[in-house]
Amino acid sequence: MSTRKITSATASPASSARATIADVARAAGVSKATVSRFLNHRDRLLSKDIAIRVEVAVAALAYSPSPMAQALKRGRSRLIGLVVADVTNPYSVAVLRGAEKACQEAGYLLMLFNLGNDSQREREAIEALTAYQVEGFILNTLGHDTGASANAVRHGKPVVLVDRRHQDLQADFVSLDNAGAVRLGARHLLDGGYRELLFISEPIRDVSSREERAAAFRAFVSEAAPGNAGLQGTSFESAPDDEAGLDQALRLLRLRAGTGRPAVLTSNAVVTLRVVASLARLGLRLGSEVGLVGFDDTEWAPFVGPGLSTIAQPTDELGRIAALCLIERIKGMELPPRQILLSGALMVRGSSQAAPI
Amino acid sequence: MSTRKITSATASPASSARATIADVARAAGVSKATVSRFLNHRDRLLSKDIAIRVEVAVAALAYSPSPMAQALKRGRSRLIGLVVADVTNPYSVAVLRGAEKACQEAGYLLMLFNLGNDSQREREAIEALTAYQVEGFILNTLGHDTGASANAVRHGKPVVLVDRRHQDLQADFVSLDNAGAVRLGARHLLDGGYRELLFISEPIRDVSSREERAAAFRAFVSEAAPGNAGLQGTSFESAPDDEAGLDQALRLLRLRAGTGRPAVLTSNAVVTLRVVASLARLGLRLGSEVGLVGFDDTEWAPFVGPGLSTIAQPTDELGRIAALCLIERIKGMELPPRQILLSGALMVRGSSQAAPI
DNA sequence: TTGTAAGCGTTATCAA
DNA sequence: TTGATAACGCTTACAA
Repeated sequence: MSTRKITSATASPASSARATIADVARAAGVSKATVSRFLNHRDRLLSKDIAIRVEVAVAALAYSPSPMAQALKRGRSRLIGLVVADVTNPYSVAVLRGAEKACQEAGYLLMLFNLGNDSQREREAIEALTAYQVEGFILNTLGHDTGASANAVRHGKPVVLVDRRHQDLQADFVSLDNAGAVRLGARHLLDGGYRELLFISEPIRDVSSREERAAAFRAFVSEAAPGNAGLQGTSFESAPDDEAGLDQALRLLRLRAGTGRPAVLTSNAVVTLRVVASLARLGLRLGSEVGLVGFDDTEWAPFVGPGLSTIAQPTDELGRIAALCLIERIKGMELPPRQILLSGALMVRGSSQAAPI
Repeated sequence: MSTRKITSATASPASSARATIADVARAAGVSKATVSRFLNHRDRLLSKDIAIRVEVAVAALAYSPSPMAQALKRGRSRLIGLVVADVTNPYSVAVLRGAEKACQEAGYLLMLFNLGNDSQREREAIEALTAYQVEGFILNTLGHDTGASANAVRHGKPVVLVDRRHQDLQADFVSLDNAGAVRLGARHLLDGGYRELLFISEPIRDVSSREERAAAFRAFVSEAAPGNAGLQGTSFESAPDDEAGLDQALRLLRLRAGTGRPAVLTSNAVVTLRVVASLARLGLRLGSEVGLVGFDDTEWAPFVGPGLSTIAQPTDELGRIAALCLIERIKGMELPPRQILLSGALMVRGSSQAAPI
């Protein structure tokens, strides 16, 4: 182990290029074809002694085949393309993490393309990635750029959608069971004595997960209303920087509740944080005065205010399953598109504990 | 625009393979070489009319060259390898985001490899990535796997280190100015009247950024002590799950402070959160009873307790610069290894406001 | 200015 | 069982 520092800036003088299959063939005194056979069919087709000669040559030269060349020849690259609407989103990262792990374990590498919330670039992303011969896509995007993902499919590449469906594209879909999760949260608030419920999400537009959550909330309220006197439910879409509007919505909520208890159900961590801030501005205390349950169980949830009650998504598992689904498709499995919905888990903390009346 | 749903599961019947350079050549009635010249030297070497013929053929077939084939031939892949110790770490993700953007703008794609905090796999990561002919590396890793990155360098691939230096490897290094940042935070606490200071970090081992922060803290205290009566500074390394130890350290801090004011400087967001939890357990109030300034300005910092004072890192810029540095090296720039240190910014919030004495 | 042909590192087809 | 040889899609001498 040398103690001298190795310098990255100084280009090393062409020391060691990677060994190629030709080098191995030469070293073993066989043809390239034989080496290739050894690598791909191991012992199947080779005589014992030749196999051994190749084996030692491979070891001696620390040879490993070039995936690039393999990709060129076979058309398969062991690459998977992951397109994310926004890497800043903790949800996306959590999923990414699970997916990346599963891919690695299956011998695939991930090529990452972040849209930076610019949905126009989806097509660009998919094209760049197909150019690199990725064998399939994991998409956590809007699908706004109509036909971008459809193109991938047309190229014959399998696609798995995560969290967000694309219109006009039926592909495998992996996501939280949004309806169930909403019921979980809303039911919990109801049981806690909160009667005036407000669902707050970012602008729904065509984001399928937001649509589903909003719809599930409406459904829950209309189903539960008959048996629960005074139960009221409202929805509010809050634009990312419209804090005034948010304040106003919460103020109205407090008013409507009268002597009853108001509570908020937020559709993701970003909104949750904004609601917390707004309540602070309005001087409304979490839990005792206004209940709160939010989607996404972040590492900071326990420490905000009296602790934030949340609906935890199994993000790691979502990513893992998305990757596994995709790899199955890549391996040729033919089945109608699947929907895999995982359940959320309710994490109860102070923000949904009303003071006893 | 068809309204029929496109199905991913059903393999499309070999509709359209990507056009190759041969297709274009045939369509334009020229040789492959001519097409290649058109693409790489545009008009330089081509007669007007042939150039046009090629141009329309390229457009008609929507041809774009295969990066894989180019990589094989040229040895350059337009790929950059990004190895991260832990994608779960918000800091890493923030940097990743900046880097990815810069790479995309420069026409590079990112191949991601996450170590999942298993530093043994660094070699594996670098080898997998070199196999794909990545042109260089951005490393946010421990460098524990001695020689893994050195190998990359030996392969002649440029390397940029982010946040963490590797021993025995002198490469471009992009990071926060840790010393300056620590001074910023500690000075702020001092000015706020806090006298008994405790620096808390995760186990330092060989993580260079942690070492630097701890050293800077010690230096600050010994420099400032003479002019500031009663100033005391201590350091504590807290193992990730040793909450009892952390509680004890904070209890002692409170004791040592006596009638004076104790404060904590935490070395990253994870520790910050654990300290917040511990203080809550001990019934010590943030700001008024115990001051707190933490590294990393997260989106939740304003909403924990009275608001958390933090030292914000310019993560986006760090990632961007790392990528740009690397790309310069890839393009052949020869210079001794550079260090680029960016300044942190202090975000003052409630956790560092003592009640007036 | 253009075309021919070799080669990048593989795998697959054919003979031997 | 093994070895030539021709692809895969591209670039680049070298010829013309």
